[in-house]
Amino acid sequence: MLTDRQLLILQVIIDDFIESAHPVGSRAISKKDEINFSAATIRNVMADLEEMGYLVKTHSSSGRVPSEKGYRYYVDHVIGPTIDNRNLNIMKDLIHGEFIEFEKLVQKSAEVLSDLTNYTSIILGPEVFETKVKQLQIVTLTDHSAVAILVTDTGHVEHRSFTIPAEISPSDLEKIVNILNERLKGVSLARLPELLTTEVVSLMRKYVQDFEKSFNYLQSAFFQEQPVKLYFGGKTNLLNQPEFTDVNKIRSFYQMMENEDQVVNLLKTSQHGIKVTIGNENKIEEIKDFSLITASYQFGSEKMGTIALIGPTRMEYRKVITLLNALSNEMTDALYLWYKNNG
Amino acid sequence: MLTDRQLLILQVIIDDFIESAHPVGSRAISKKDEINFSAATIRNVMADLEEMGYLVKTHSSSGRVPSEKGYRYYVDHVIGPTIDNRNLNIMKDLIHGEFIEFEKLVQKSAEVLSDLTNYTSIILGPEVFETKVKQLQIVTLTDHSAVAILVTDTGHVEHRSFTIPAEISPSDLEKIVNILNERLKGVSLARLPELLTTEVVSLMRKYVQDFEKSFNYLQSAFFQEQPVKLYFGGKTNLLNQPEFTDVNKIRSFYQMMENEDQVVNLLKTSQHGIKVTIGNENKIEEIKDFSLITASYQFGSEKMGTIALIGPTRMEYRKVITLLNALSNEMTDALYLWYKNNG
DNA sequence: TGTTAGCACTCTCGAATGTCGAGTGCTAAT
DNA sequence: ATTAGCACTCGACATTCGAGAGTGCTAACA
Repeated sequence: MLTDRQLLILQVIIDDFIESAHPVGSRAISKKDEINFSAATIRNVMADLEEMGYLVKTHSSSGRVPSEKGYRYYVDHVIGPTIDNRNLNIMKDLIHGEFIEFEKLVQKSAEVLSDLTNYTSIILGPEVFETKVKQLQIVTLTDHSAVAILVTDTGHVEHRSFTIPAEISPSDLEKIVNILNERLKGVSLARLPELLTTEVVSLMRKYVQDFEKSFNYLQSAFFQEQPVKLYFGGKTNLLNQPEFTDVNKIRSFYQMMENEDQVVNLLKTSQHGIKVTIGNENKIEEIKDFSLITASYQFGSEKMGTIALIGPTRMEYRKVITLLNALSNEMTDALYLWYKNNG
Repeated sequence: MLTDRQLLILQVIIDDFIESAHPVGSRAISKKDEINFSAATIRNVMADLEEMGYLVKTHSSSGRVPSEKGYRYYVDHVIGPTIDNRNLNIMKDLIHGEFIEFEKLVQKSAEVLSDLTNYTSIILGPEVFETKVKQLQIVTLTDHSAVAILVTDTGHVEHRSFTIPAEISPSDLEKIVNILNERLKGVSLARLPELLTTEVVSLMRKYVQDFEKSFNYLQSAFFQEQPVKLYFGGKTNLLNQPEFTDVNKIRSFYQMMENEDQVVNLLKTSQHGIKVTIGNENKIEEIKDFSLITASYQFGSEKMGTIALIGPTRMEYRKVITLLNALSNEMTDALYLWYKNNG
């Protein structure tokens, strides 16, 4: 456990380093308003903090830099709720603006978030488990090709084109669509695969010739797992950070970000609430120098998606956490309102 | 005009520099198989070429590097059609594979192109002037919101959601859609706006109450100009190029690339056939160190879109031009076949 | 006993200097 | 016209050096 003084000095050092990105020396600390000890005293404390692992030196006679353990302690124990009204208002205005498609809102949120922080924002989702099928349709393009369109009650449109196997006749296809529409309208997407294999199958068996093939085909063409959508903001922001000088580091980072599956995985594991992952706490090699802050937004108790910010370990945790917290609440609210008005 | 020998040496220097990225010295040149002069002779020729502006020195006693004028001469006069069968076959296989949506093919092409070249590929379009309306539909979500869906005969699906103004009743909306569907089915997208304002307007005036508002609204919501789509491949490839070391340069380049409008403009101006833009010939400040090669693909005589590669001025022009030429032909062919089979 | 001033020491950073090698231009010989 | 030879130039790289920032330790102090 840290003494009050140790805590104070740790905090001041981290705050200073977050702002300046330069190692912090005892003299600079002693000059701060909130500090009333001499540089020598501070040196003693710093030596203690270093021994405990909260600070490190870049070389034997340099100032101190926070270690990952230091950041962790800072995030867990030092940060109180800080409210930055100006930024929060920007976000509220954004969310309460007119929107019909949730996706537009999400994209905009990602941009605002990255603009406000100068880091890179990633938003995952919303996952559409709770959204319901509004309409299902198959438009035939030619004798052997067609496009299936699924509209949800959130205004989301999924489409997939496929070739029609020779075994399926146009009239069969029409029947299939009719059946699907009748039985699936209003069903939540989460229950789709289940319903498809139970109720619908039996119905189709009754009316559609050669049904097995049709069914298998349709299922694979249209109801295979939907890719979750990713929205980015400020992809180039990190290039402004002073720690981002090595081209190899830049390359490995951006190559990682290009791999959407990997990014989705990174965000998907996040639990409810805010989660801070600092440096080596990240499992992915390429971002072991970065910190990742994630927050989820929900509908009811159902997790809908994840908002995340990625930046250097020297991150403005206080600001970022406040902002992410607020945005996740706003999005949760917006989602609730949306359903209330439209559902 | 250059003598044969000058031409030969210019070519060898450029080829060497393209491969090595290092200034080329007279000694190195003299050792090449195709060169039978001594280093001293070559030095004289190099001095001539420099005087004429085709080569520059990086400092007073360095080897020579091609100038932009040098590259220009190389591209205009030196490059003959070179055929790299292996790469061309990869592309043919790609194009002749099964595809229904043209967009999937385009995305895949972009990826293959960047993989084969190690530069960044950008594909614009296809612009959908010639594609025809297959079906038009409006799905109402709630009393005051709906989503309009347009399916083209190419399997492309456009959708846009909008709020329904209070003045328009659900039955009116339905009538509108019926009319639109009846009159617009099979119409090419290029003629859409025109038809909308002539034929359809009069029909709608007849059947739909309060039609003016409906019409204006619908037009603005759905038929406003569609953004042209961009496909990228190998966005991080350029980070592997040795000239890409300065973080500022990297940043300004990627920021430029994030601005889709700008990129679209860059590619849109391109005429038919292959066009090479070297360094300062580019109008956009951020890519004055790069070369851009564009090629268009067509349907009939109608230009459909643009394929482009962007890389350092030290680019493998020969390979790139061959590849781009081939891909644009393949895409043009594919497009033709597509319409023949489906149209 | 906790705090502080003082001081010797350490290490980085940038400027200055020296050396090496690649490459050139010029001249004279072929 | 071509080439060998040679003096010269310049960048790349290593080395040295001093300044400055910062530390740890010790002894004096409240």
